[in-house]
Amino acid sequence: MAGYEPKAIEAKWQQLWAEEKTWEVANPGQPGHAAEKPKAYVLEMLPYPSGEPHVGHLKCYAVGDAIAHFRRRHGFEVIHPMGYDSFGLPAENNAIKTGEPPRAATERSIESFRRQFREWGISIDWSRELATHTPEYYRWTQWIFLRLFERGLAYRDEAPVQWCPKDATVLANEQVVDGRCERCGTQVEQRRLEQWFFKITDYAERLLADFDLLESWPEHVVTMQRNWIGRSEGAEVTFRCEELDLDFPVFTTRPDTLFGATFFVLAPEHPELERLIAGTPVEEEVREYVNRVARESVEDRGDEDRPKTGVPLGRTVVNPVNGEEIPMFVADYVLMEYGTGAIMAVPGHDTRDYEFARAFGLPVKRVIEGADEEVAGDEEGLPYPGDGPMTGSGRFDGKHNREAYEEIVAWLKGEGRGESAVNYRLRDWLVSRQRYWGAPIPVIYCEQCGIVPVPDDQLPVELPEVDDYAPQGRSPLAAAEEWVATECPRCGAAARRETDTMDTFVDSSWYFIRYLDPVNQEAVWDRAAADHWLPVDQYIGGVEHAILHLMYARFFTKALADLDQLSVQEPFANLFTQGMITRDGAKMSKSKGNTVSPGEYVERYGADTARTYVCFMGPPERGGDWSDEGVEGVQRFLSRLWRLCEEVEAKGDAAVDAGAAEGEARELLAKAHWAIDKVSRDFERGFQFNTAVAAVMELVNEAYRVKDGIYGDPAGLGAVRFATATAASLIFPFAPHLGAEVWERLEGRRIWETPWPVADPALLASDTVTLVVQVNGKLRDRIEASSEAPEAELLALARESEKVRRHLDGKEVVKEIVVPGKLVNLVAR
RNA sequence: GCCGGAGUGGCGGAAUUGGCAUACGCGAUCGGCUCAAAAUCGAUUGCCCUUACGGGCUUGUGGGUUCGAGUCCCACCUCCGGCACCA
Repeated sequence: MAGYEPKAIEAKWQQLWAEEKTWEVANPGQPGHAAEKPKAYVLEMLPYPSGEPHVGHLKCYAVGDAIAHFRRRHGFEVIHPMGYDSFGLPAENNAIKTGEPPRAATERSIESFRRQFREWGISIDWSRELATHTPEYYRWTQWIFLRLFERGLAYRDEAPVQWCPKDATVLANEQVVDGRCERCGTQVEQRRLEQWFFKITDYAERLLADFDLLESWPEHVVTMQRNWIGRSEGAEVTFRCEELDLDFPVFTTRPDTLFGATFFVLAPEHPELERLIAGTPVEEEVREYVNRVARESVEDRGDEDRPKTGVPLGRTVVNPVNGEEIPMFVADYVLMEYGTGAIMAVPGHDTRDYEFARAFGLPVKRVIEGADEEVAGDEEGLPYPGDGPMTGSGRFDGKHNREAYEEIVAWLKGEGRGESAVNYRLRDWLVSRQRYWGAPIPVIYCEQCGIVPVPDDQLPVELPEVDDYAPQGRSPLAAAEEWVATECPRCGAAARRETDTMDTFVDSSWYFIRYLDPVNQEAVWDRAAADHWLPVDQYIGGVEHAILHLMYARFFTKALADLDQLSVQEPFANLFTQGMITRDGAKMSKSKGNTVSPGEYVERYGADTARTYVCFMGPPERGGDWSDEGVEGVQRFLSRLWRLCEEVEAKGDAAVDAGAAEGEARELLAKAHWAIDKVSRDFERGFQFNTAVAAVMELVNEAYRVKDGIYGDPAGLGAVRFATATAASLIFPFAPHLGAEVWERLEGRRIWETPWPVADPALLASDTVTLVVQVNGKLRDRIEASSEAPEAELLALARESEKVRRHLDGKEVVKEIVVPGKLVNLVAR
């Protein structure tokens, strides 16, 4: 008998699936569309094609493919597409280092991914394949940009960016390591430059509210997004600088502490700062301070443990609740990006304001009674961030601060000095990159007309070829002079193209919709196709995308729905995040040399083994440690199933006859039905694939245990045959080639066209149960009992047990607990 | 600091509603087959005491609820992830 040869089996089925285009599905209205079936959109995050696939990819697509197969066999028309997130920095950095154009390296990598996906046997609808770096795709990325621009959701504004003075270039955040340029090690500066933004902050409220529309997302992902959006309720209160006739609004979550404000602080970037200091004695000192802050790295400035610094401005503002004049300061602990860039400082009830007050010898005033042991900085128990009755707050004294809160806001509103307000931590999405390998931003700058969008019929704005990819303080595209020079679409005058490209997160914010109509030349997608397939029923990917990618895609979906291009508000109804695979407990990285190449393992053990192993090594949502011995264990299991199939096949045909099966034959049938039930429930209960695979292993083990004793009996052979075919059917989502092969040999049919099995309740139930007998909660005996036995009979059985008697000797049973079908507990004294 | 998640054999991990702790796999030990090895088949394998029969202990730590706790409650410790001067 030939042994298990995965290579031959896998090649056979991969060829058949490719030739028959088995996994392709048609849109409504197209030939071959299965209108009678419910749809299921199963999607894994598209890979970024850089080099070869790694084990993280293998795990993601193995998990997603298992789900796709499971749904297909439950009668769903499953759309399961694949593509490549093929713009991005690594390809460009590689180009700078080696001179190889990004396109060449990217396309070579795509070829490698495509080949390996086929070798892994992933059930992909290849007719829908796309890559975001192709003009056919980014034409529509640009089209969406223009629609957002028309709506005011894409805008240009000045923003601080990371600037390397030596390389004279803007750096992406991830290129700044410990405040220094990744390439030359120079200290990075902040500069203000004109940048493109998407107005995601307009959607902050909906991005929060619509978590309710999701079916099933991991709780921690929702929490992470909630924190990222960072909604705070409070009030905007206006403080007035009488000398200069200037109003300074501040945002505060604690209007109840207004009476405790003893000073006032502006961010160093505050636009009114210049007016406040012009011609005053502190002018020089403040400028120096502001410049010093501007040179600081973001990390340093964000460090909470650093001593507070700042400069007094020699000006005052009036506290609207009590008319007190309080001094103004500039300090870097106040951020321009949040709220209004100015704060009222309440050192008695805020730790940061307290630290500043101590450093500058400013008064600390208590306005709420109470003490916080944890943070108390002085003998009076201040600063105190908690709640309590108010004091030193005029007519609000004695009132609980939470009650006074609304009253104070209402009073301010009446005075025209404030109102309730909501603030978000979320900032607008900065999408422009001074980089080559991305989708060009489709706008033109005209002296006369200003910013002019490229007309739709001139899309795509194709990426020009350049020789030098290294940024020189501007986008590498700026060097393509012939490309940059164009004419204004509005007035025809000479004009220049935008040379920035888009963040690659823009490309990946809508790819899942383009899959639904990937070759459409006339429109971004056919509305009927999008309406049919969306939302994605099951999205699978790494938890590292919990915030950015998933939130950007949610934002795009909402914006596109507002543009009347979509009918859904949320793109991904169910989300599954897989955990990271480690090696020897450490994150895999090329520099550590501990990477696992899936290609090697597929070559050595076969795709079925590699796929089943990543599903078996632990709960898929958690991480797991790769072990070569573990891979071999799975290989052994699949070989055992294979040899069982060959043995059974050689013994000839025999029908399953549950009625005729007795003894071990019946037990084996029961085990098979138990496995069907177990695997089905593991799928439904959140993809617990490790225990699902374990259940199939148990079934195969049981078949090995009993087979030689029951082959002689036709019903026995039938039972072994059924167990083997069932094991193949259940392992198919994880090991599709072996599953298909064994099923074909035993059943003569295609497993993926065979409905998922259903466990027979009659075989799940057993006539007898093992009764656990405890004395005082401790296990003393196990007794076989009829599963229908009444409580009294179970009790009698328990008391008869010799082992139980020994422990009851000389004691009185004061309580008897019976859980029918499970256990008896005798409480003795 | 804030918000999540997790602590179970030598290792990865299992335990559905509060009811047999350690399924399944790895590793290890022993045995069958073999001249031998590999492959394979089978047995044993939480810890401690005991020749044995048997007994005791055990799910990060300490307490609690309960006939009964890995599971529920309280306090604490450790590790991992996210956010972090966000007013």
